[in-house]
Amino acid sequence: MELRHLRYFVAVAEECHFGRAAERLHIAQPPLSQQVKALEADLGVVLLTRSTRKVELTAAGARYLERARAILAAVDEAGEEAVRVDAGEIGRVSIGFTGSATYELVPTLARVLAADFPDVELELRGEMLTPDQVSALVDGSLDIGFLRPPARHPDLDVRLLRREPLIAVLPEAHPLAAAEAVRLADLRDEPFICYPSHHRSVVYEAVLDACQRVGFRPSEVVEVAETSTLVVFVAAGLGVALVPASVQHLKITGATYRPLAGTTEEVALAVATRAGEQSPLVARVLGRAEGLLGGARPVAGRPMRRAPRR
Amino acid sequence: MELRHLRYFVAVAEECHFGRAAERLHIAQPPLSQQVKALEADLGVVLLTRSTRKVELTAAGARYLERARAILAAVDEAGEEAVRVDAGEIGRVSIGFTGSATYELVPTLARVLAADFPDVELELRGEMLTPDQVSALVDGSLDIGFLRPPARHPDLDVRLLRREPLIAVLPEAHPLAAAEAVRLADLRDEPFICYPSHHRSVVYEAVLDACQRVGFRPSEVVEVAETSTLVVFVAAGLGVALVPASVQHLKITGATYRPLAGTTEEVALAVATRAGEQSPLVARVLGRAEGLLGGARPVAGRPMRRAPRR
DNA sequence: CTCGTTGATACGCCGAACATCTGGACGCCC
DNA sequence: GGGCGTCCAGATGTTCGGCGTATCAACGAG
Repeated sequence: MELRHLRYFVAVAEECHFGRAAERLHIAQPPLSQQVKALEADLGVVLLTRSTRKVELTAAGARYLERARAILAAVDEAGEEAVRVDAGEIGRVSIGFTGSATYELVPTLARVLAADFPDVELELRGEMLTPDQVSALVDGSLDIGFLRPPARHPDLDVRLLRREPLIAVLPEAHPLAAAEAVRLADLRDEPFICYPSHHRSVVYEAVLDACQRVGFRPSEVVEVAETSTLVVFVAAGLGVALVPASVQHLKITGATYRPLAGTTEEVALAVATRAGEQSPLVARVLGRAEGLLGGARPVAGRPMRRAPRR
Repeated sequence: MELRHLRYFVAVAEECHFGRAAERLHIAQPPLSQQVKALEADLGVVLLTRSTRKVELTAAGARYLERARAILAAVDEAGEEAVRVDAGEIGRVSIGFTGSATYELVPTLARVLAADFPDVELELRGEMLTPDQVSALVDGSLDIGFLRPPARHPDLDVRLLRREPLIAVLPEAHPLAAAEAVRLADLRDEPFICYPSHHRSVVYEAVLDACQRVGFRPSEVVEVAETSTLVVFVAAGLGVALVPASVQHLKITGATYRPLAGTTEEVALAVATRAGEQSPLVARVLGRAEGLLGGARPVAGRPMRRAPRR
């Protein structure tokens, strides 16, 4: 059974005439008769009643005609679809976001990408820590990851997007919230809300480094998994926190953001893809995303921060 | 593009290995490589990334794989379906009923056929006069017709199912309804409810014949198109009527049925199909229907009743 | 560095699909 | 009613392409 049999049968069924059908197919009439007969023999069903004067479909032939048409159309469609997938016009892209960038990037990217690539299915996964994104990228469940470097893995390409300073999140009622900026050392005795330490959060490490640099280590520490939860905890007066500056796009009543005076601690935001990623769809989405955030540049051989401890 | 290409591609995609796929397809490896390559060339899309160590699908290939699987499954299904249609297991049968048999036959047949042929779609059309059924049978919009003979047409097979006497329909309050049976002559001066004369109703002709045989012609005649309307009109006291005996299965409050004393006027019920009907589905449905109604016998060359007058 | 594995290429062969020719059946027209 | 045209099916020769065998090139493993 080959598509040729279906094409020939459809032509005969539509013309109800072997001669005209053969002409339409640009073949002679005898082979057409042969192939249709072969099709019937293969199916074990008579599809056409032939007489020298007229050709007409049997009930089974009529049903088979509809199916055959659908199959031939499906073959064409499948080919065209493959071309479109290859051109990056349709498909599916899975994008992960680090927690502290979730609330700034996701809404913006979702809106822009949905507008630019209406036939591309987007899977946006927020609140993913760097190690989770790395393994998801490697195993293919993620195509693009916006993460906090370092993320050095032989199978990944990582490109730096920007650096941003750490800022303080304070309850609005907190005395230090009255000032324009706060000095980190003044937070020495405050309880801290942090990202979970055991998941290798890069921001968690950066916060500890910053504190250590001004000579203290946060005493009471509450760990929360999500950025929104962290800010809500601060708003509830449970403590203070240090977060990347872009988190201030997340406005929660009762919490306020203040720059850190005299502290230069920064965290980076990078975008990672599989090395040798050839998908034109990923390339297009990536190009659009980087356009939004300012040009990205490849991460140099030297890591920007030392690898996480533990 | 042939199904072979799809089959080969699916095998390679599932095995991710040209050698094993070739083995599964019972061909050698080189032609498999050739055909897959030809498929890609035809589509203009690379479906597989090959290296000497591993074969994997591109994004376009993954999508095409799904489509190809669906197409191959559809080809098989279409073949199986054609066999089932040919065997009469699935399909569609259109059955017409003469008005006076509608209310007895339709419920019974619908129940029995639906139970015996669950995958056969039934179109049951009641209240069809003989000429309508004949033309519908000839033009193919009807497959089986339960009609009142005569229905002589070169393209039709007509088989007699049974004969039934005419009986009277009277308003319950009518004086003659008190008797066990009525004499037709006693209805001489009653208004008659009849089937429409201008549509060549066989029952209409039989009623007029019966009246004429006892020496009168109904004076006031109301014509109605449907049997149920006819009985309702009688129940409403608008007149009396003669109908085939099987109509008494239609019970309407206010109307009562009485046999005709001393009158032997009968009408026949026959089943008609296209001559040379080869559909096994029609044959099966017909066999089941005739089994219900007692064996049918072919109508003899001589018509059972003379052709209807104009 | 060598060997084994794997996909791609080269080439000859056989089969299948196709074209030409022919036959037989059915309508149509004169 | 007989001749003629139309149309599908069968027979035969030819050509094209898919397949198998042999071989090569690339990459990994030991």
